[in-house]
Amino acid sequence: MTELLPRAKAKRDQIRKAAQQLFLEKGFVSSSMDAIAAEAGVSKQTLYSYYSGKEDLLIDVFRRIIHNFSQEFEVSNLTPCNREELQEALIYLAQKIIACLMQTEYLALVRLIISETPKFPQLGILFRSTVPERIMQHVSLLLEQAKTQGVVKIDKEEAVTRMFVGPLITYVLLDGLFAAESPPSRPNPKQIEEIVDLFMKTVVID
Amino acid sequence: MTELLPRAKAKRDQIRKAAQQLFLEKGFVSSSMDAIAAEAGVSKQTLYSYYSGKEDLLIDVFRRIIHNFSQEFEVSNLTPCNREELQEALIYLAQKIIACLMQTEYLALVRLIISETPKFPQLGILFRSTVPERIMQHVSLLLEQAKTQGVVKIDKEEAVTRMFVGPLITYVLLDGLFAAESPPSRPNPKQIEEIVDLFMKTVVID
DNA sequence: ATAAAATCATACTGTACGGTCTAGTTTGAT
DNA sequence: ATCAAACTAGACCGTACAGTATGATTTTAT
Repeated sequence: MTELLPRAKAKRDQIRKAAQQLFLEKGFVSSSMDAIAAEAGVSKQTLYSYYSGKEDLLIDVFRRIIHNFSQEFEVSNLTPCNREELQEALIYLAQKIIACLMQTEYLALVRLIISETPKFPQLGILFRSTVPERIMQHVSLLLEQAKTQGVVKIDKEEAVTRMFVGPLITYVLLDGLFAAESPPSRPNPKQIEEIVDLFMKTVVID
Repeated sequence: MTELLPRAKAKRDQIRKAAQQLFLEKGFVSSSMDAIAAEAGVSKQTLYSYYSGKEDLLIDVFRRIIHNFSQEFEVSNLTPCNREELQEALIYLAQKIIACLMQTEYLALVRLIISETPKFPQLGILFRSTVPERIMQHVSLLLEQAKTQGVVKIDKEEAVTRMFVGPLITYVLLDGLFAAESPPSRPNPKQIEEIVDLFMKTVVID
């Protein structure tokens, strides 16, 4: 039994991995338990010995993805001391956000959440409290640092954050979620820089 | 046969209406043709005499909704002559966008599109080319008018439009699509004004 | 009135799925 | 070697669904 847990965990991983692939590729409803078991190279019986049912599997797949994302998007703590440094940091951050959110896999995840949230509200809640929250924190932190350095002046913290993230999200929504191309067409660096340039005007002391 | 077409059209409407309600309420996959027929108060046979199948029905439902939206969101052609008038117009427009996009019915539609676009790309294409396009046009037009009046200065038309729409979209995404509450929590007027205030900075000649 | 078209109610077919069950096989600790 | 736990393959059950078929009933045009 000492060897049991690790092995069991490996099988569980194997199953979750297969489920994740199918869920993201074909959606929740259109992924059958048979297909998941086959993809995992595991019998259906085993599948059901690790998971009580399809929803259970969905939640677990989900938690893991979120968890991975959180690690991937770790907080970088830099303090811009002037206008140029802030702009540079913002461009970097904007590119990182786009690069992350415009991944095919990530878009599939968002599709899954949006379509299943009415049925499983916990999905949306869990997601919101991690990914967008984390991104917002990033932006807020950076701006906070700039503020204490006297680089910018900020009244309405929340609105300002939305002014930064929002325009970027338009790309995710229009080119990522409302289009079927895979990979999606991504904004080029110039477009991102334009957004940042405009954003700077909302925030910089003149 | 002179009477036939109108009556037929009425039945078709009746069916489409029922399908629309169910699709938006329960999603495409989870709405059965039996349920649609029942909801329409029509036999299944009749349903299939008007529509060749479920997908056909989806496309038609969809076209109609888009069409209605286009009419609902007709273009208003006003020309702001100074800063205050522009701000006022922008606030009005922002509120209109939020009020429209945050309708429960509209959110359900967007959910449907996002989840079915990988399977039916035409949905996303049709939607993109109407609703977001229309909204963008609205914004662009208003800014264009302000520009010719010398109220604002605009270099990067597209980016500026995204700066206006993007922040508003964050509410739609976070509170509308990632949450299950119905109706969704909507931004209050003050929040919208803050966005517009910030936006004005990106665009106004100082 | 009557015939043709439209509609209805309902049964049916074939398929797919979630989940359970059975029976045989492998694995690993002792 | 042995025994229990873990696993496999696949049959099986009940349900649900898209779509078809049938035969009776209503509507409409003439």
